[in-house]
Formats: sequence, C-alpha cells, structure tokens
Amino acid sequence: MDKRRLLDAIAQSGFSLSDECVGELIKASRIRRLEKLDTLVREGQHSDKAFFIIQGSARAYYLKDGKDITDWFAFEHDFISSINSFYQGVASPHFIEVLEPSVLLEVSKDVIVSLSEKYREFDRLEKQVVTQTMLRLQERIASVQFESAQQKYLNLLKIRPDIVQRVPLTHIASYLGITLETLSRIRRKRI
Amino acid sequence: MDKRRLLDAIAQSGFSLSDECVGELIKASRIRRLEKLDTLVREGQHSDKAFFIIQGSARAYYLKDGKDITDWFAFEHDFISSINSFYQGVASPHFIEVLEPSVLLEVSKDVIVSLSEKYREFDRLEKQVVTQTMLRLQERIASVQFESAQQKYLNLLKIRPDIVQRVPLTHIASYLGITLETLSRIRRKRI
DNA sequence: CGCCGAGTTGAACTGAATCAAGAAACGTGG
DNA sequence: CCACGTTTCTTGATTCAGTTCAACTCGGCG
Repeated sequence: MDKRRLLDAIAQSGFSLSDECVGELIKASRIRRLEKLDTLVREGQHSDKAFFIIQGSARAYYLKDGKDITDWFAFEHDFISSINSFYQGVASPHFIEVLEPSVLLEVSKDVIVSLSEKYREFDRLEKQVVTQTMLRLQERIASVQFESAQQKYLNLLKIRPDIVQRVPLTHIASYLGITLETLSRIRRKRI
Repeated sequence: MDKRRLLDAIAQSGFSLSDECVGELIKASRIRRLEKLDTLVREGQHSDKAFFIIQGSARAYYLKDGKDITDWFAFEHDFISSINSFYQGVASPHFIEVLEPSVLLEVSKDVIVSLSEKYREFDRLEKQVVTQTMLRLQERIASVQFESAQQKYLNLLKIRPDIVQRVPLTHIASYLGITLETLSRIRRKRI
C-alpha cells in the first residue's frame, strides 16, 4: 500500500522506525478508510486494536448518564485505542469514532507484541507512546481539577489550537468538563 | 543489603524479576531510610531518580497559588518519582515527601536504562509500571471531572481504602480536588 | 423555502468554595 | 502524667462559578 506515505507519517510523528520494520508493520496491519462519524470501537466491545491516524481525526468518548463525554482526541500521526480494552482485555467503556473522513492503520495487539519482541525500536516506540500519554493525562488532571472554565479553555487554545479548530463545540466542552453553554459564553467573553 | 526483603517486596508488587536482575538492581541502587516528612525531591530540582517503596509511604505534591496540592500517593511496592523530571529532563514541578518513616530503593535513570537494555524482564517491568500509571490517571480524570465531591470520596474509599486510613485529611482533600471543609462534611454525612 | 443541528443568550438554581470560629487530638517538655 | 501549644478537623454563614432549563438565532442543505 502507500508505504511511502505511512513512512512519512511515522517520521513526522517524531518516532523513527527502519524501513524493514515499517514494512512488516504494514504487511501485518490493515489500512482503513472511513467516513465522517464512522465508529471504530463500540462500548462493551472487546477491542485489541490500536489505530494510527494517517489522515483525519478521531475521538474516544463514553456515555455518562446518557451524556456524551469526550475523553480523548487524536489527529494525524497520533495513536488512538480503547486503552482499557487494549491493555486490560476488558470490555471497552469507550466508543471511538472518526470526526472527519480519515485514513488509518489498524494494528492488532498481537502484531504489536510480536513486533516489540522482534524490533527493539518498535518496543521503544510503544513505550514512548504510553509514556507520552501518561504525561498528557497528568497534565490534564491538574487542568481539570484546579482551573476555572475559562482558564481550561484558554489553556487548550494554547497547547492544542488544532483541537479547537477542527472539532465541534460540544465535544470540546465535554472534554474540558464544562457545559456547552458555559463554553459558548467564554468564547464570547461574557463571563 | 536486605536483598531477601527487596525480592519479597518486588514479588508482592506483582512483577517478577530474576534473582540475577534484582542483584544488579540492588548493587546499582541505594537503600534509603527516611524519617516522617523527609523530602526526596524538591520543586525546581532536576531529578532522574525513581523510588521503590519497600516500607512506608510517600506523596508527590505541588504548590498552586501557595496551596499544597497532592498529586499522587505511593505505598509499599509502589514506585514514585517526579515523572516530568524523570521522563522529560525538566525541573520538577513536584515535591516528593515521605509520609511515615520509610525504607526505599533509590534508582537512577541511567541504571533503569541500562538494566532495561540488558534484561528484557526489566524492560517489561518498566513498561508495565508506566502503563498502569497511565490507566490509573485516566480513571482519575473521569472521577475528578464528573463526580460530585461525595462520589469522589466514596469512590476513593472503595478503590483505595488504604489511602484514607494512612493519610491526613488535607492531603486526601487536595488529591480529590475538594476543600478539606467539604471533605469533613462528607465524612460526617451532613451534605 | 423550511427544517434541523449547532451555537447563543437569559434567568433561576445549586454544590462547593471561602471566610471565620471553635473543638479535638496530638506530642513535647516540664 | 499533666499542661500547653500546635496541628488537624469540624461546624456555620455567606458567596459565587457554573449548571440547568428554556427559548431563540443562525447557516446550511434537501
């Protein structure tokens, strides 16, 4: 498939993998092209897949008392997966859906495990992704817990302006843990 | 040193390491015995250490507008470190202090890196610690963001009753992102 | 066009913070 | 072993940021 493009995408993600390793990765994986709002993973489903986004964007969300709460956004060169299901083998509490027409690489856990065995570089990549995710989550706790609605929004604007550009208000609001009304008022600076 | 005890501690932590690997780990590390409230890491300091708690407990906290906010608790068989400083090489935003008289194993990053190179099992252990931390942080975001003060406390009681037993109210309150007054009222069920 | 989802605005309500005292528990030295 | 000071926890009164609910606007598209 478009191995060149995937290599580029991986290069841009800040990771580096040898051609050989990428070759095997592609061979063992599946390229998926999806429409806007297509669902990759459903709540309750067991998913041992990770998705690397070549083009487009996706989000993970869950339903809390019927309300749609966004937990994670992913864009080009990010990974997304139901980490609970992937790492703990439990039913996914999350849905994962694509926010725009997208192209992604779907990789199964057993592929990741065996490539990690075979290629040290791949193992390092996985560790790096997990470590970065951990650090981002830690940041977010501090933000969610002790910043005002306004600060949270301004902070998101600063560190992830791309999210604010590409994603509907509702999802940003639930991601920040505020209502869309409040977010609307903040944007119009009437708070 | 008390290698036996450390082996036991590691065994109980759910990880498994060969005697050989533990031997090297101990040789390359330092056992530290600390008094209650001794500080391991200070804000602003660069720390490339991870601490494995053999006996006792510790917390990571930071100062937000002068207020002491607890970010993480660790007990026997847990690791604790300033993850920002450890993984990103930046100045630590956190203090780390011991909550009781404690015994811990202090391990430098270069030791962890070289043991990870040499022993696959050690590498796996590190990945597992990071993965578990990531999953715990993710849980915490959902809790902090969408549960009432009461639910957050009850939830902590359920999943980590040990914390509530061993740690002063103030630290629990800031960990949960509520004031100690509110926490006090919750405990007396007058809310 | 007119409908429909996305965003905006207003008004009333509320959970938890803040501010301000006091009570209880804790430990240290006389 | 008690007294005294310090720290930890409790209780009350007030305030406020953000939610909730409800109505309205706007822009696209079928």
